[in-house]
Amino acid sequence: MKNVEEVVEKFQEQRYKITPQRREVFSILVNNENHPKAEEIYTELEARMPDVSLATVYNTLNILEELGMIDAVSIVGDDAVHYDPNTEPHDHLYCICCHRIVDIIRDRHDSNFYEKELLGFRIIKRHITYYGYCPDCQEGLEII
Amino acid sequence: MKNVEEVVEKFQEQRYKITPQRREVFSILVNNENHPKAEEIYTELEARMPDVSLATVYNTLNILEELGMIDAVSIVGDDAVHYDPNTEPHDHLYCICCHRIVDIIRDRHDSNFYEKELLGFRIIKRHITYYGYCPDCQEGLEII
DNA sequence: CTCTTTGCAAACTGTTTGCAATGCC
DNA sequence: GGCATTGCAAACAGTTTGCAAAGAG
Repeated sequence: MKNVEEVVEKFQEQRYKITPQRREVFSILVNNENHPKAEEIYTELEARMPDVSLATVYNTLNILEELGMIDAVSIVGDDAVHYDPNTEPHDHLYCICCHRIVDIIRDRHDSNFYEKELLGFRIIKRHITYYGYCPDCQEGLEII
Repeated sequence: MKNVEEVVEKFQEQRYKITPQRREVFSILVNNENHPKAEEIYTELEARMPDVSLATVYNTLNILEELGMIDAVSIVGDDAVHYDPNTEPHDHLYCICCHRIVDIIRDRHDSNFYEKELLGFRIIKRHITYYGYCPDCQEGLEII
């Protein structure tokens, strides 16, 4: 998701209508590196459009995912789905302490290429998540 | 989790009591390669002990996870937590179609070793999941 | 005999659904 | 104007919690 207009076009191609609510969700996601959950997107959206509903956020996210404009990210120990508007192959660092998710782009060999067949499975995509402590949270731990 | 007695000892070390319910959950998990969810463990348990409660399953799983005897596994598109009694480093193959999770042990270089520091994060563990179609489900797709 | 654990039901969180009213195209 | 989309509330799935009764050590 590079810019709002790109997403608008993709929606129109598929005969999905462009509402002010949807356009605003697009603009919250474009260039967003925070891997927000639906609830967080809703909070930001509500500040701009007081009467929106959380269901509209879910509806929009589900279409975006179906169209391949965002990726869903699952984290062990966090039951909400996080959304990533960067659909280029890359990995994630997750801080067990402050729960932030950070993108990490490894060299081409690691991130872009992986076996397309393993144990007879035909592989479509790969998710790599590293669990640990981010720099800020390590400082807090150093006291120990 | 190699055998029930090993788990019993670990529980006793930590002053957790051994109940018939817990012992039965242990035996369901030992050598289980199906990555079951709580609900699935409950179903199997119920067949052996008709009056158990799902809450007891969750209680036991949470202690097992805290003691490091099982790992939790999260899958995009599946909201339930799956449990893996194999805590040796390994990766997972997930079938988008039939939802089965299969262990895959890569060579030592891939599975056991990874950077312990990335972008300033201190890394504790790594999860790799490959999403795709298992051999059985590919057969069904071949018609297309 | 004490204190943990159990079963049950209710609470809770994240997400989906049903539906009348609204509003894109 | 027709049909998708909205907001709201209720429904749903997975998990946790509160509590009286049961039971392990």
